[in-house]
Amino acid sequence: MEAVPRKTTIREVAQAASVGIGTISRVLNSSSQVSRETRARVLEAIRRLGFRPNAQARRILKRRTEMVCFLLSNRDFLHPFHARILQGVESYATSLKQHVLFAALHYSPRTPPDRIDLPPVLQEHGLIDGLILAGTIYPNLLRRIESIRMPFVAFSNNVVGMGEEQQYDQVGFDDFNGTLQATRHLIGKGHRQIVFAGDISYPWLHHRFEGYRQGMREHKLKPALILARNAQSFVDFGQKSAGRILSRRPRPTAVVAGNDEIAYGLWRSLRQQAIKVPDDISVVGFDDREEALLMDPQLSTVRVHKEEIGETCMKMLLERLHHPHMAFSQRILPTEFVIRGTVCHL
Amino acid sequence: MEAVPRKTTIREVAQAASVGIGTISRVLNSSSQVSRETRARVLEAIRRLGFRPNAQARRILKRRTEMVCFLLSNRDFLHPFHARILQGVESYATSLKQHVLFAALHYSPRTPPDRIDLPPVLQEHGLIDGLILAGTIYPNLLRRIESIRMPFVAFSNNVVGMGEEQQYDQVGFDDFNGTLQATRHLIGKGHRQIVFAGDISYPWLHHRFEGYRQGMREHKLKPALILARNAQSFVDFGQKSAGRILSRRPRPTAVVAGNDEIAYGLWRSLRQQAIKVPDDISVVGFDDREEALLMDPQLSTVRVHKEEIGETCMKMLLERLHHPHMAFSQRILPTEFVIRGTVCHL
DNA sequence: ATAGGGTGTGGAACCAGTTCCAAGGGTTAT
DNA sequence: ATAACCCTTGGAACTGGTTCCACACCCTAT
Repeated sequence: MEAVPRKTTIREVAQAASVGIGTISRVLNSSSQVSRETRARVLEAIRRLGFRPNAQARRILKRRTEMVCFLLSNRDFLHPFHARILQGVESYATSLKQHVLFAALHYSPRTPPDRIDLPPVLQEHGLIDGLILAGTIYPNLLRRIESIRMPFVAFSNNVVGMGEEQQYDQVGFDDFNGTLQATRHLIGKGHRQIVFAGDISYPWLHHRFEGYRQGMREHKLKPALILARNAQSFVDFGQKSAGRILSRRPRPTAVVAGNDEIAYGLWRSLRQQAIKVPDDISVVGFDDREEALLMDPQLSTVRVHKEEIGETCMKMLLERLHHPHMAFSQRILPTEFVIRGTVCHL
Repeated sequence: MEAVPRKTTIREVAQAASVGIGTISRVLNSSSQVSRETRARVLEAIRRLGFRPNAQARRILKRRTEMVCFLLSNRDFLHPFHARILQGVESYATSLKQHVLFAALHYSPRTPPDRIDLPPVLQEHGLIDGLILAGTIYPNLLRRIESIRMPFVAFSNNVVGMGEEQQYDQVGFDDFNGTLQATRHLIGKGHRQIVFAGDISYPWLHHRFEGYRQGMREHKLKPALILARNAQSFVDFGQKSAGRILSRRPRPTAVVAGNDEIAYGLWRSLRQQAIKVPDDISVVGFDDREEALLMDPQLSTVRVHKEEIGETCMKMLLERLHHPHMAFSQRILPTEFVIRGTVCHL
């Protein structure tokens, strides 16, 4: 590997501006103890020499890298949902001159914590200050991160199997109230036979199911859960659940889908059977993903503010870095029901 | 901000193992000049003290950060297409113990190069070794990056207005041959009245149009370009182009859409008018995005290997870093026509 | 005239690694 | 016995910033 040409250093700048190296440092860090004329002379020298300070050297002393890692776990690819969380992290981070490293990790929930093979960023120290965990998070990963004492914030909706003890910082959105609102909306439109379609072995779908149950209970309606066997994907789940929904008696007039992909699959399958949405049956989704707008009519669904989740994660991580001994906190961001075209008035 | 606890240093390890600091460094870098017993004693001390070397300190001397930046320009959000390129970059980078920083940038093509406000990563030096440019790339951005002498590789399909001089490294995929293959496929299935739908003011759509033209020319068929006015998005463009396609005489039997979103909009609009795809009219797309699989029947389209683009960008950037004076290179990755359900045999 | 205070500045020491040279010790060749 | 050589090893010097202490200088108060 060829040598990288040496760059200008503060010593050279100091010489060029006829000042000491300390003064250069003071100008760079805009600590005010520099006279106007000296500052001007230094800035001129910096400009003339094209000097850009070396970030590495500063960090040794500061013991801060101003860099955080966005770690995406167990996702085959960077779904739009997580991509937008990442963008939220990035834009907020950039506004505070923090940098965001992107890394992916694949691990099994059954691997013992100390045998999880972390990405290289987490193996050295002094590379990042903290971590934002996204993707599916199992307890063994949390244990592992704790063992290397890396401060972190978890996107909590995809945390699996952690019980109720919350010994870490987390940011999530409100699954429960999302479907609760959606269910209330359907009831308000006169629907009574409302079913929920989704695989509630996923904790987040379970929370959504609970919101739906609560909505039904409020009006003394009987909740019903529709499952599909051997679904290959959420879209497939939606398609496969169509038959089960249509064969129920009395026939449901509305479906609360566990997410937009299920709603999409359901919609497609209904359309093939010449059942009209919303005239014959109403459908609502959850997440407000791209699919919601691609449907025809567009899907009424629960909006999740993905960028805001990212921003909040970053904000909370920075607080943690500034106050390592602060109590752990948990933030649940509100969700919002978006009325589009897939719900009819009975 | 509270102080970060001091970590173990090589000097402490050296003391614990009763050797000199040089020896610790030699063990860490597995340069062979260390006797077996000494190495064992050092490794034992490292383990006992839980020593992890500080990445920052090493980098000052090595003048390499083993970090690259993926810079996404002028995108409102991280589309699945670019998200997958990023994943390709990340997975290849990780396998070589390189790190990937994610940053976004919004700029106008009319801003003078020296007034483009680069993200913080590019303002300091010693933070990253090189850059991968994705998103829409205008000449002023390229000039700006060149001016700070940061080695870079550009994802070339979205480069706008650069003429033919290629004074930088680039990786792209083959727009021209993609539609050429798609067009040949349609002709092979007996289609003769084939139109192209897309806004060719985008350079990449123009290249696709040229591929279509070439395919038509090979069989002495007359090409036709369908445009739509005031389209809000590609999907909208597809929807609006449906009317213009159907009103042509003789009526086209097949449409080459500039991308999958246009194909999706077109499909949706045709369906609303009870025109069947592919029975009444065949449609092919380009990109093989998620939408292609959400259509019914699934869209025949041109597949682009997005992860491979990312991997190739990373590979090329590393070559550039190892050989700064190497001639610039340009790689065009092949595309591949995927047969699904939207083309019928005439 | 002298003491006291604040401001501005220079530069040694420092951070946590790497590099390189000198030197110790053992082995083999003359 | 001496020279020549190789293998290990220690540690000073170095990288490029930040920090902090000492000190010069000016202004005001006694």
